[in-house]
Amino acid sequence: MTTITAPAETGHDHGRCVDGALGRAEALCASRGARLTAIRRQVLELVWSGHRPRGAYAILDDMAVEGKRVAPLTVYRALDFLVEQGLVHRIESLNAYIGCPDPDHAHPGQFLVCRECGNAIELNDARVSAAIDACARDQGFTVDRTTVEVRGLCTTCRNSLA
Amino acid sequence: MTTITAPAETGHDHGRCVDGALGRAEALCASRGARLTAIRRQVLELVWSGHRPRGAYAILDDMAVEGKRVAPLTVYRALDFLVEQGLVHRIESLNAYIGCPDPDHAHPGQFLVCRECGNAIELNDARVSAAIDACARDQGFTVDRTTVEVRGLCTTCRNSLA
DNA sequence: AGCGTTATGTAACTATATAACAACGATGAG
DNA sequence: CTCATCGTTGTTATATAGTTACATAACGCT
Repeated sequence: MTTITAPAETGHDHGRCVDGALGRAEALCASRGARLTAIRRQVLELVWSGHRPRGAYAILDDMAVEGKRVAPLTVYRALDFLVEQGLVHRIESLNAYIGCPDPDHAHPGQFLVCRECGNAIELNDARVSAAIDACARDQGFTVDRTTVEVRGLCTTCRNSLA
Repeated sequence: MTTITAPAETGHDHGRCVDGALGRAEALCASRGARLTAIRRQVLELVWSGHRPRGAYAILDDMAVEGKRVAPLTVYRALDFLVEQGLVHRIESLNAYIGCPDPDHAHPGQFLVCRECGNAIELNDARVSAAIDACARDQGFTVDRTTVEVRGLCTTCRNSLA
């Protein structure tokens, strides 16, 4: 079974989308006793500024624009926290971060990243996970963390290029 | 079906292992009319110095030690060539490169990377590929390239830690 | 208030990767 | 053989990504 969470192509109210993510983050952190401080919240919001992975230094610049000039380390610390809490995923092949639409359930990230528009669709396919786990088991390998990233062309971009 | 290529834990004659890789590279490049120049050959050899992913700058240092001092760009260019020819894979989660034991057949890399010893085992599991392809198809996503990297603990290290 | 823990600030630094342009060198056409 | 061409390498500078070490501040508990 595949669970997909992607930006609806049309009629996507991103303001609502971001608000939802921030709300979920608040609730989650509260329930865990984790502190979603002002900086962490702002970084999370900036990560969610779109559905495309955003680099640490891009976020740094965003913050400067918003009048909050901080050091790289500050952003990295906030990102580390957010990743730890499962609120954002890191896209290894882009050195960038993206908001997780479903932070309540721990899961490995699986992403389709479009080379044209840059949007990343998060998948969560049990077959993929199962196949990877089976391979690891065959090798006697204990899994900490898996990275699945697919680079290519999304439907929208393929159509608009045609 | 899973095809595995890993360093034999015991009795692994690495000299032979590297020679084999270089031989295959020569043959492959010759058959394609691609030029395996001295630099490219040396970089390939250095990538193959072990079965763990090696960073571009580590290779740069290796070359300096061997008396061939070059600029980063030179190494990156050689690596780009080698990746293009399928002779080495890039491990995104480590910003590092590893030799491919089976360059003759195009394939996405799938890796188990041990957090202790750093060794990377290349898998090539059809179920994993199939599951990913199916997901992409479901989304109308055209695949260019897939990255599958599993971080964890290999059998040997788990046993020796026990 | 006092104390330990967690979060943030500051600065310098290391690591990874690319840009722009010049020069070299193998190969093939004339 | 010579020249033109194209791919490869050299050189320098720069962009991007991430970390180390240490100081300070805020919170949360007793």
